[in-house]
Amino acid sequence: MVTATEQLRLSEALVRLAHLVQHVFADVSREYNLTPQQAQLLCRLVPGPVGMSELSRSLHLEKSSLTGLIDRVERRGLVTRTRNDRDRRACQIALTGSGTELAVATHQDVTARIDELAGELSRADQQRLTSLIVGSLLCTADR
Amino acid sequence: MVTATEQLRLSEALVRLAHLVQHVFADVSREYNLTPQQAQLLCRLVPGPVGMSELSRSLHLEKSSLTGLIDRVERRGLVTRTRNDRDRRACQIALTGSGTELAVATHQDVTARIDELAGELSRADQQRLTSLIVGSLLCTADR
DNA sequence: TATTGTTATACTCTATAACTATA
DNA sequence: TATAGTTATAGAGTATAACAATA
Repeated sequence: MVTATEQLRLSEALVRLAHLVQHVFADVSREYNLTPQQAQLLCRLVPGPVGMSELSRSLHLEKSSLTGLIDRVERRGLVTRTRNDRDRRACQIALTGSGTELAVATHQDVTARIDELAGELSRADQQRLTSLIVGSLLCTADR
Repeated sequence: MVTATEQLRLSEALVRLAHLVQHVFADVSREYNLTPQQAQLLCRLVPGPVGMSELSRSLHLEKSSLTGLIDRVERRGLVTRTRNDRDRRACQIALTGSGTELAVATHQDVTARIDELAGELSRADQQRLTSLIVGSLLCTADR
């Protein structure tokens, strides 16, 4: 039982999908005057403050690259650096009020647009798709 | 009938998936001493030569950004610029021999790693996943 | 000594605006 | 005038290597 769509390999489909999502993300970020990297950083901070080392790992960035990224969003008043009292080498990066607003708005817009793209699918298919992705993601995904 | 994985929204799953693919792409590019942008460009050229304007559209880049990108890979001998005889303003960007090698190798490695990630899924589920993605992609995706 | 984060440096990527050459 | 591409400029993103401060 071979369908017409089966001609495209899964990996190929995933790569194209990733590019699509990437562009959505870039477009939305731009509307909020953020670079995609800044938007990604802000979104990562929504659950709560995070240290530089962990941020570096979860964003796949060298510490030195991260320093600059944080500098720029801090300069715009979107995050704060707070020195840790227990370990005075470390610091926590936290969203400010306006940083949180931007992060949430960006996230919602991205989500809305992607949902729109997936709108062609029935509710049942959307659930199936989610399950399949999670099934092949959660085994490896760090975050 | 609600499954455990259903708690994660589809859009959320897609965003995470995109980041995952993005990192695979970045890692592989790096092994070949390419930036992700350069690798993406080379892969786009595999089917055949393309003009600047079309490249600009399909990579979502301003023409001026593309000029620099092409400059750098041309300097490395991976692509050539050929002036078009019919319209002497335009030019075609084509892969050289070594450019083709790199493009194909990168593409294969990326594909292999992603297939590996999806290896948890049964063959049938992989087909289902592919169909679902294509179903929600092809309606909008330009390329 | 090891870890946390920053600084210095050198490229790459990107957009905007102004430009050249051709159509 | 409109289109194809480049140049000039400025800022952002990134990695490597060397460093400072703390553990």
